[in-house]
Amino acid sequence: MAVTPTRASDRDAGAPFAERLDLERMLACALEIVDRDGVEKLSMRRLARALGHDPMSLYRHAPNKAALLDGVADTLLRRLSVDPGDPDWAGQLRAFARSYRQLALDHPNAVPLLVTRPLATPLALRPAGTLRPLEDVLALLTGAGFTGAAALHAYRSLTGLLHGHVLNELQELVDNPDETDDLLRLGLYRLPLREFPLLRGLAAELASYDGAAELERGLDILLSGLTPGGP
Amino acid sequence: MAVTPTRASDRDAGAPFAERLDLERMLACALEIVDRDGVEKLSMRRLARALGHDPMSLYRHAPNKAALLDGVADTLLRRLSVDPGDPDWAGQLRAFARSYRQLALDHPNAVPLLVTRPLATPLALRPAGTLRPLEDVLALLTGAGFTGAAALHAYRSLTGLLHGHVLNELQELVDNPDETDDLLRLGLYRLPLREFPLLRGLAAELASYDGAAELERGLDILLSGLTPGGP
DNA sequence: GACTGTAGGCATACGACGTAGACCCGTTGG
DNA sequence: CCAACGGGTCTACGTCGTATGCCTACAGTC
Repeated sequence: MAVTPTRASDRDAGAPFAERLDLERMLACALEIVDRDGVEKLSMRRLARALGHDPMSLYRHAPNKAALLDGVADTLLRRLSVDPGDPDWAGQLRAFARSYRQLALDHPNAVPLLVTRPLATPLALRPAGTLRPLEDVLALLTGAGFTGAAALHAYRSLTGLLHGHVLNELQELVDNPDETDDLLRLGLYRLPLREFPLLRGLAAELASYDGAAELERGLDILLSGLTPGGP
Repeated sequence: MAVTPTRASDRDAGAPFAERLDLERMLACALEIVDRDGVEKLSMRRLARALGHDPMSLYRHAPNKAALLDGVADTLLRRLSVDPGDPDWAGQLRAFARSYRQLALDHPNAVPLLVTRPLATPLALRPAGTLRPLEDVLALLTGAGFTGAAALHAYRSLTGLLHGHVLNELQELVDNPDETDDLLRLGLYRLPLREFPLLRGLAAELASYDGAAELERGLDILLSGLTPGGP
């Protein structure tokens, strides 16, 4: 009886076994790494190790690391959905916004990708999932009587609000949640009292930030200001 | 006659001569690199080379690369000024916002630092220049009768608006400004027409984005909604 | 069956990276 | 004169992204 190696059984017993590789599994695993350790800890080599493969294998499925980062952002954004047929366009936008916020809270380490990848990748080269919400919102709003320009303006206003809000809210996430005293928990005692008297006095307000309510207020203002006619 | 090397004359003639090193010069040079080649091209080694020094010299003035990145963001933000004594608080905030936008336009490659470093560095550990505008805005608004909480809320709303706006506007910066046809210039022809019909049809609107006007509109809405009493 | 193309995986290698540790020198204060 | 010290440098380690090239297993054709 000869050897006839049964694929992926004897090879590399140490690694968490290496099934067939595909982009989807790569991105899912990459997202796990980002969630656990942050974007800067995601490397091609670590990802390959986590998948039980050789680093170079990854390049059969993604052209380079930048594409991988775009892909991770894409896997998150494609989870957002908009129903372009709903006549309650404001309700759809509101639901979209809430989902986006929740996504950011569930994957705070991935937020830098969500907000900065678009700066690195021109619109037309972004992965399809990233563009889907845009197209769907355009369909939703033009269907509700918005002109194209007004719909685009509304989308931009919405993403602006969302990016701004999420960046705000994630800064409030506290380094040391065990500490009960706000001043200590935020490390504010390090600030020179002479230079930052007001800031130090606002420890309580800094600590009690209601992100959900804040977003709703922003949405109230934004949505009431949007009209089918345009800006 | 012996050697008695005159410091920084014979050493390493290739490098652009190495004066005494200090944090300020380091940060200025780092910002140049970022402006020219982008954040990801800024490395300790390149920075040292540009300054005509050994890479390890940098560590005498900054504890690590993260601090350097914070420092670069800091050199930008400390250029913003707010006059806490001005009774026209809305005017001050408006001017602050315009300066921030201009800063972003002048240093687009540094914008990822401006928006994401705060996520990596807890508030109290940020460089002093970064906190200065916050303290000054608090002074401005409490001086105008705002409660502390209302002033903080206003500041957060403002930075949210600014971050969101700047991220929006910088995405519009076009890859190939030579191309006259909007569809070509934005690369939109790559998009599958079947999946993104609306998006492709909005090339003209995508290309003609007036960032300054957009920001002013946002400010009009925000500032008219702010009241000394709070949210 | 044999032949050929191709897709996916792996080994090796190169140059760049961040930074720890040790050494070295010039200045300063006792 | 000596000790301490601030600042510059050298060497070295482990990690990174990825170019190149080979090897194997399967798909399709005859």
